Amino acid sequence: MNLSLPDQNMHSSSEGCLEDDKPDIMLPCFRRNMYDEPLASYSNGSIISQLLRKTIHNKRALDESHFFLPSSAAPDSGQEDQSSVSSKDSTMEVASPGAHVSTGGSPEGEHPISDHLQAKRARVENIIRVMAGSPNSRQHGDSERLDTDARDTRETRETYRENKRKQRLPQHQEHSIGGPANRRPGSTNSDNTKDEECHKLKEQLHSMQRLLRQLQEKFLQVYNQEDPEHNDTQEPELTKDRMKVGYLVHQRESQNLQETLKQELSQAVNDCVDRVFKKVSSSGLDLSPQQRMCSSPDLQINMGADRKSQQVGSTQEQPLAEEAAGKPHSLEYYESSEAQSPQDQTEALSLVVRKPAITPLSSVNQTVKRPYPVHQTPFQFNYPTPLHDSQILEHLLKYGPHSSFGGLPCMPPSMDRTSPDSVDLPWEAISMRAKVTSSHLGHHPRPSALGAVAVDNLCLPHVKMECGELQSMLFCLDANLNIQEGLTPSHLKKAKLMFFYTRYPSSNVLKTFFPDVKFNRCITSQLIKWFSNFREFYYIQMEKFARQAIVDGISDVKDMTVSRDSELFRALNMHYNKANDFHVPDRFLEVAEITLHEFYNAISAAKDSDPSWKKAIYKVICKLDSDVPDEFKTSSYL
DNA sequence: GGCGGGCCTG
DNA sequence: CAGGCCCGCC
Repeated sequence: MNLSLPDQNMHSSSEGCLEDDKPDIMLPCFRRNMYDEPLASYSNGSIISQLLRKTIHNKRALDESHFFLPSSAAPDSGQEDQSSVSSKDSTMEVASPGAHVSTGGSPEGEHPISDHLQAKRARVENIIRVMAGSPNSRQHGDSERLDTDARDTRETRETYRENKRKQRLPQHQEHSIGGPANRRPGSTNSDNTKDEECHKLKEQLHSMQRLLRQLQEKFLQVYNQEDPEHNDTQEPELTKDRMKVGYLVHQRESQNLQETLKQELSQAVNDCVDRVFKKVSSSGLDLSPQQRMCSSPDLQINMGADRKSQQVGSTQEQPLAEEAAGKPHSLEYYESSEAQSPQDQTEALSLVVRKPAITPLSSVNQTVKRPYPVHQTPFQFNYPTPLHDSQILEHLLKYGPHSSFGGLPCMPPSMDRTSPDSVDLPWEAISMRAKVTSSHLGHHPRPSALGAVAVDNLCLPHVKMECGELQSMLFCLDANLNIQEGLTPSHLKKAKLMFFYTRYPSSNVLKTFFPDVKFNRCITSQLIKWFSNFREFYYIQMEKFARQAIVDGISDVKDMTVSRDSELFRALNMHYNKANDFHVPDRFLEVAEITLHEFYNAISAAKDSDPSWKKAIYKVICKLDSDVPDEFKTSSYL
């Protein structure tokens, strides 16, 4: 099965060679201007809600640009600020600093700020941003291009994703609910009463609630541990940034922040669960036959599942599962409300997974994307009866949200993705193992399904949506908790796949697309070295095949093409995509062909007598880099 | 001098 | 793929 990323009709972004043309591509957590909010704004506000609001309703940043610190007008941030004005699409990260509605805090920019707290906040920002999967968090900051080119590719991409989604569906269903047989109407749930359903739901939601609390504690624990790192000098990039702003540690404010965060998180979770209960109660679990069909007595919290036939191209009109969910207004409320008031913040969690339907692109991407690809389905609660809290908690805290529940006895053996090596490992150690395991299982990137919540094929969409929110929170916590110290085989695989898009990634691109990597000089060098090696192999192949073509008497470059059947492509694919589980973008074939032609022409012209004859070719090829799909930004793509 | 890229080698 | 080396650039 060839699951594929969208064949972007890439722009010639010329990364690497023309890095100077691009603004800094920093994750929000590295962005200075993301920190430029005084803690005061949190003191009596809803932090998470504000963060979410910032992310989701960034558009409104226009009205609150005064929140930016004047001193934060670094070249890049300045540009972004402007882009937030000029491009309604490119505001996801741009507008964050000022997009929240202060709930009584004084205007920003006037007070000294505790930078370490800002950094913390920035991490949260980052989480939110990753979750939001901003389609416009492009590295280029070229609002014009974002408004034109990117938009031009939207339809293609969306259509593509839709197509791919359809292709994947059967397989997905297999994964998520154990095969088509289980979805026969009435095959499993015909005997269940509403009460039972409701009871199970409640049990599981309570489990989720408890789980969230645990994660929250975990999160805050890690959060607290971050402080010492602020003086860490082994992270040049970060340290430099931190030093730039100066680290004035205000313990008291830190405590306040933590408490507020904690409170906020609890409240958000509670609200979320409450809403679910409310909906469950109000709906009476009156399932339609169709719903029953896809329903099993268990609560399928298949959070990473594909969204089935959600009008991908028009999600702004039909935000996510709203219809199916029978949600009166909440989604729409968050997605379209331009005049949302601060009081709405208790519902902020919803915003994480459903972003505003400002434009078709943002709408689509925002609603579809999640930090983790579906094939990871960190939560595959697919069990005949509700798991006990202890089971859920144990599993999640043990293996992390990346793992499925395949290791549980109630899961079919075929679903078991984590065993047999799912031995006792600390939380922090799990994600890496899980990722490695995942990557070795031949799972594919599924960009269009990035953590998207299954809708149509789920019996209780509204419930699932809520669970999706919870899962999103877990993802986001997980992303924060699983910063890698080093690079893993999974990262290598991801890098290779990225090579299909970019041959010359800048260090900023690398940082952007390896958000779970704790970057330092060594890591950066290693990543760069990887791509250097990739290029080396790539060019060697090109030269080899070009020379072979000449030997074979090919007289016209036009006679040399690179298709998926080409021997050259197979060689490359074998190298970068050994498992062949990634659909190589067409653009890569084009670039390969161009490269081959370049070599052919150069050799034909006897330019290879010049020791540096390849440099001219490199110069051409480096301009053919594409944007790496945002899906690669997830911390655990593979 | 630091850094990134390329080349060569194992 | 990593390490060592060289080179050019800032």
